[in-house]
Amino acid sequence: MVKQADDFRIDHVGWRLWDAAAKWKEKFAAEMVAMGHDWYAEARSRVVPYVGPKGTRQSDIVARMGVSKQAVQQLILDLEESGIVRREPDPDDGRGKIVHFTERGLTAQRDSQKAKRKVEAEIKALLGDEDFERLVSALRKIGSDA
Amino acid sequence: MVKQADDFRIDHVGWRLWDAAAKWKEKFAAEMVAMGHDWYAEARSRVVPYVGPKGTRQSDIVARMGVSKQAVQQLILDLEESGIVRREPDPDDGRGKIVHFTERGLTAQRDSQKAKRKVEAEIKALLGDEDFERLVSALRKIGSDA
DNA sequence: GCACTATCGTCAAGTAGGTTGACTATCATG
DNA sequence: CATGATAGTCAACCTACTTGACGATAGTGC
Repeated sequence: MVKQADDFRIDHVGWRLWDAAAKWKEKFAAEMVAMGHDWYAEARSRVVPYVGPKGTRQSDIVARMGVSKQAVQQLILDLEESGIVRREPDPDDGRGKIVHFTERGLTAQRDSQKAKRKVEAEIKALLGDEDFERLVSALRKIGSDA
Repeated sequence: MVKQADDFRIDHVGWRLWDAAAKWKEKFAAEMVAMGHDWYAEARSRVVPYVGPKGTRQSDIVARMGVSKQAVQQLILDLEESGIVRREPDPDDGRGKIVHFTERGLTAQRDSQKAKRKVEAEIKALLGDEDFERLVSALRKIGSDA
């Protein structure tokens, strides 16, 4: 038996922020899975936004993602094994490798844009356009860049 | 060389939510560490909000935290080892155990309230009272309960 | 042209924070 | 009072990272 009236001190902005973020992620992953990209529930999907249309150097991905190069490499290797990206030697730097999307990867990437817009639209519908804009602007103020 | 103009598609509500939540957590943990509760940067701190002033049954903590009982137990065991909580057999149920704060735990818990209010105040100052309330209300709508 | 140092990707091992499965002790029910 | 559910525990495993060491290539000062 769990008494609800007990006030468990978890209803503060911090928790609300985290909870809303979790909800977003959950909805987004559900959309992606529904479109057949099961692996979007896993960590390797974190790499996708950092791969540009003309390919991106592995080291640039590392620089942006904010995790160790070894971690990034593991994620990229997983994506490669699943045929989502392929890697080619950098013609301009014998040490470097460039990460490209395969066709499958491009599809996933386009679908992720769709999913993003869909979830965003859901939230906009929930809040109304004005409150949505206010939310984003408040979040911007709280977050890293301006 | 990292070109910034490339649009890496990470500036959407979902990312903003996550980023703001991360910022909150970071500030909060920093406050706690500053007050001498280093372990608040670790996972075991997640248990603290679920321990009531008169002790809470381990199984109730499990029910609320939304992770496996084995995971919860590990966290509680860590807290016990560090002298933050102690466990006693439940007088009403021979199977159960009740988790209580030690003095050290109570101090940490009170300090966590202080830290929470301090970070909240920072955000309020940043946004202004009205926008702060709007933010919380929007987050509530997006999140789990109403 | 050459030593020196930094960077790129890789191999390996370790860690944090979980998971699932199996088991014992106790409780609640018909 | 047999049967099934629940509370806690022990153990093995998994994911998503980390740090350390290393070879190959690149850029730099001299």
